[in-house]
Amino acid sequence: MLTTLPRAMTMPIISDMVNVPNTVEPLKVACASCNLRELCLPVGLNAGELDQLDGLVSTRRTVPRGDHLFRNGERFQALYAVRTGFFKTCVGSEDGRDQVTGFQMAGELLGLDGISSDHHHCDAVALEDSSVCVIPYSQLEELSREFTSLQHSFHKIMSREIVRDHGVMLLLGNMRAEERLAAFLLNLTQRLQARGFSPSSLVLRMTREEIGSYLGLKLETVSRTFSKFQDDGLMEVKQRQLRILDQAGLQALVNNSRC
Amino acid sequence: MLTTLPRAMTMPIISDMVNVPNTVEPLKVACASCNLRELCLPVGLNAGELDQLDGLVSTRRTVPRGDHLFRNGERFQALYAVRTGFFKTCVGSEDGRDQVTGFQMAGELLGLDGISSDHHHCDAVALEDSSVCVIPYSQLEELSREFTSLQHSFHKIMSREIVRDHGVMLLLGNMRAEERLAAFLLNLTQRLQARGFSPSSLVLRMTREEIGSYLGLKLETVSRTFSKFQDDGLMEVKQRQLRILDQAGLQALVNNSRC
DNA sequence: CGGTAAGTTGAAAAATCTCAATCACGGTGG
DNA sequence: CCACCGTGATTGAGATTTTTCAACTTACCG
Repeated sequence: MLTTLPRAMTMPIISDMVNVPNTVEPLKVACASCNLRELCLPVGLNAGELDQLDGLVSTRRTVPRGDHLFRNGERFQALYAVRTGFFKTCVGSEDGRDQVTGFQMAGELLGLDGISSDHHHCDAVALEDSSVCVIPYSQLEELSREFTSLQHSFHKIMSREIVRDHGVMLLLGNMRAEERLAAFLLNLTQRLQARGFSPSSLVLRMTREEIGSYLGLKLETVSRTFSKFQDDGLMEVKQRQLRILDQAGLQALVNNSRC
Repeated sequence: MLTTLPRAMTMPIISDMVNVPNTVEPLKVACASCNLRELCLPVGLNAGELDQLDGLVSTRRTVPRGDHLFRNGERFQALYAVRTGFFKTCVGSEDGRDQVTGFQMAGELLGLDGISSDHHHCDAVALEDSSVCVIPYSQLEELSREFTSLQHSFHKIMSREIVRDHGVMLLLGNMRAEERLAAFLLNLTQRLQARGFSPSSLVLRMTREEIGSYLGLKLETVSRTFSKFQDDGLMEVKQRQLRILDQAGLQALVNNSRC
């Protein structure tokens, strides 16, 4: 599995490091030496198995900002592991409704919905210039019949997506605007932190409208809630630049149902 | 895979047949002759493979109404295929929020969320006296390494759950109360119809509160919306007994975003 | 029967959306 | 190099939807 190393991931974690666009030269590496390997598919594989997986994942693809990685209705042939960059996935209904179902960053898998019917059920759009590892699905199935650990980690990844989706349902079904946004921000910073970025300072890759679509809110509500969080001293927002000032305060918002 | 044949499923489809509780004697049959086999795990398996699967799924379990099939936090060891009856699954957050994430009927699989961490991430509760086939997960993994078709149909089922969840997100994020309830009813009747029940007449197995939890609405809103649908001539409701009078009208509600 | 859980309905409150005006910023072309 | 343009973001005010609280009815179960 080829990948680049975002500069930040080769550096020690420093407190105010920000997820600025990656400017280093892309550097090809195999799954075995990929810095994302603890986040991506090959969790728990031994050296020999990793080698085999490398053979499988031999192509990569770059996706410029704004381009589709795949579209709803297209034939499903491969999964994609994000190497660098940032994606959104969204489903639409016949009548033009549109719902962002997730945001994916380095090490996360795209395309699992396509397995169900050999066709993709959502659009995947790059929110910044991105690159992905292409994982041909039929070969992945084949290989996962040989290696128990690969089979197991693939199943876990699918199951984890289901668990994640249930969490989003809880958010959409039970939480009010402030709680949704707080939960969203905490989730985002946690995932960035797991990738070596600052837990407090980040650049949003998506618009207010996309955040709103994900959270079931209108963009104005998202904007207003950001402003309120700022007034309350929970964070600083300036356009897409964001700094968390009181993580515990956000967490408290999420936890306290309605008291 | 042992199963019973609900009386309704052995009868021709008649227009006003209702999903009344099953009162026939349970009758043990194997996956190979299970009436649910087109809905359940063994889709696309040949005779020999079905025999093997039968060996794997040798135990069943009955779950009285109100009892848990499994609980959030319990160790995950098996998947469950609903043979007869009706379940809900729900996730809860630390602070006592509760969200129904799905309703499962005959032929549908429960427990996929448990694979991610070897522990269940939701509660599964029987909404009527039910019975399930127990599918030990480790044995399923083993067998699906041997049979491509089993592996494939298992992956499809997981993927289908992801697609379903994304549909619920669309519903929760984009639709208003009437649209949500209409979409819910159409989904329910469609699934019942696929099982040989009437598409127009049904008995709700869940309370207004459970419907509301699933749809992100309060029980009063569900009740009011039912009443409105009745006033509009779309359906007749009397407690849990429900008759669809204008399926196209419900469909139109779902389709017309906001015009 | 009687008690309890579930369901219905009304009226007021709250949250969110809609519409509209304005502001900020990045990129482009004169 | 700077003015201009367009997209995205902010903010306000009023409209709408949904929730909340409360009273009351109905059905079910022992």
